[in-house]
Amino acid sequence: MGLPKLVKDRKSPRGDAGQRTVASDSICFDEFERLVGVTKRDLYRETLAAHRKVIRIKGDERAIRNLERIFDAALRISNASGFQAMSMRRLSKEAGLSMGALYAYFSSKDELLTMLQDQGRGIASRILSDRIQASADPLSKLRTGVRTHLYLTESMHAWFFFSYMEAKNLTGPEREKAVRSELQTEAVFEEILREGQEQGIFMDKDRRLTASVIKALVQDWYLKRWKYRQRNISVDRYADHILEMVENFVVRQK
Amino acid sequence: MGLPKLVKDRKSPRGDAGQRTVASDSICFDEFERLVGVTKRDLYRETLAAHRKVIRIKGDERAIRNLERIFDAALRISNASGFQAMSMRRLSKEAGLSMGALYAYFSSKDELLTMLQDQGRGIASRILSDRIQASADPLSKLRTGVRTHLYLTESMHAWFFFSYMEAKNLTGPEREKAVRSELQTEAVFEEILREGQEQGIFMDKDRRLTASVIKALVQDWYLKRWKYRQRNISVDRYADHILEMVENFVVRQK
DNA sequence: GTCTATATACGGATAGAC
DNA sequence: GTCTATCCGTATATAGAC
Repeated sequence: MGLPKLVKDRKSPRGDAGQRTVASDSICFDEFERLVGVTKRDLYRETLAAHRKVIRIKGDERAIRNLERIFDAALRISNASGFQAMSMRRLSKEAGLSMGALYAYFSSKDELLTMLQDQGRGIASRILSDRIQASADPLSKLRTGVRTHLYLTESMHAWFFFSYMEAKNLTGPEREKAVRSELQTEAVFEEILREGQEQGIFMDKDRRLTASVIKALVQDWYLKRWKYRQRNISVDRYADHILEMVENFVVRQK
Repeated sequence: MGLPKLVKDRKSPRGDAGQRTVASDSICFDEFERLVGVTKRDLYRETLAAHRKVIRIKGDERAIRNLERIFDAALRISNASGFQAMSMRRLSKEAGLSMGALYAYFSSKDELLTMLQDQGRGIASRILSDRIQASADPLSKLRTGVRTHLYLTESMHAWFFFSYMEAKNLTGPEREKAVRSELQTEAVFEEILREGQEQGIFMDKDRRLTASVIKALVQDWYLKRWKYRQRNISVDRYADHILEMVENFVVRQK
């Protein structure tokens, strides 16, 4: 779609940052950010493109700037006290636009919810798939998959948190999209495990259940971010820890 | 506290139910339910006792019966679409009481939230601690801890789900209580790991991080219950799977 | 104790001036 | 394009009958 290529270059030589014990074939978060660069502007540009017809603003620049204000404020308020509890008055205040101006960017609070939900999905799953496919063997796919997912949630934390917490309040097609997205990410890990088992590199554990568990571990990172931050656990440290655990469990020992 | 002793008897001989690979020293869910029997009535009786002064109902029996209706309906509606989105009108309808009658059991919607939040905490942490302390060595404490937590979330699923999802919308002392409770459960697992390391049974992994990860795995069971149910994964199967993974990671091999 | 009816406020959304 | 002022529905909470 009309998005600048986000995954610019797929390999970096990397001299390891130090105490890493596992998965030394993978990049660390700093490199990820430099390389992939999921910028807000890219996100908002894509959102604008997707909803061009309902947004009654002519110039792209102004539209993107205001979308950024609106969405940032909406995610901030919602993540602190729930989307339902967020009043449009407060949103208008914190976004720095009047009520009337707000409604030039969506036609109802419900549509705003849809826009927020849709926002990150495409970009996140695209980056994940791209980076996994760029890896050669199942083990490095596993490592890249876990790390990339963690790094994505770090770059787009507010969106992932919102997306998770508000999912259960969705109805109809929006709910289905959310469920499908959840299952699809899981399927990505399941497929990696299948490949590994086929090649005899991984042990014959229940693939689907193992994939669910991997997803749970990855999700905990953004669900309990306050806790990990308080304890000064970096995303790389967390990645190392859960990868060690997962590899212990699935990789066949020589 | 004024609650009938819930953990009646700590041991059952048990002849294993079959394909269990790990943790065969622990009871299964059916036995747990029979043994521990966290009944709704116990829960509501305790809630009533804790809020006796604000509840303007004389007889205990009637009060408990109505509390049960109210709370069941409140959890059902909230877990489907959020506490904030639940109107008192709808609650009154689904609980089978009029608006006026509802307000005899609490003085505001906010107080209802507090009551719901408080409800399960005491009972859950008490059962968890009791059963862990009844185990002898660190390994069986670990197994019992994980299983008991999973079984508790199975018996009181609606409450655990509600408690998790609405926690972020709390403010002031209620929020603090929720955070403390989360950290306290984690500390229980951390302590088990410490004991195990001290005795040389467990490996020297980061205890706190490992405890966090164990908690994440346990929580996923009730957060994604729809998914596991759809796939016919029983709580015992899930318990076996994550215990195998955790033990692989922490138990020192002979 | 429980009901129906209602007071009062706040929510989302829009009209019309600039 | 953005603002202010306002419409109107629905929310919480309570008063008063039975």
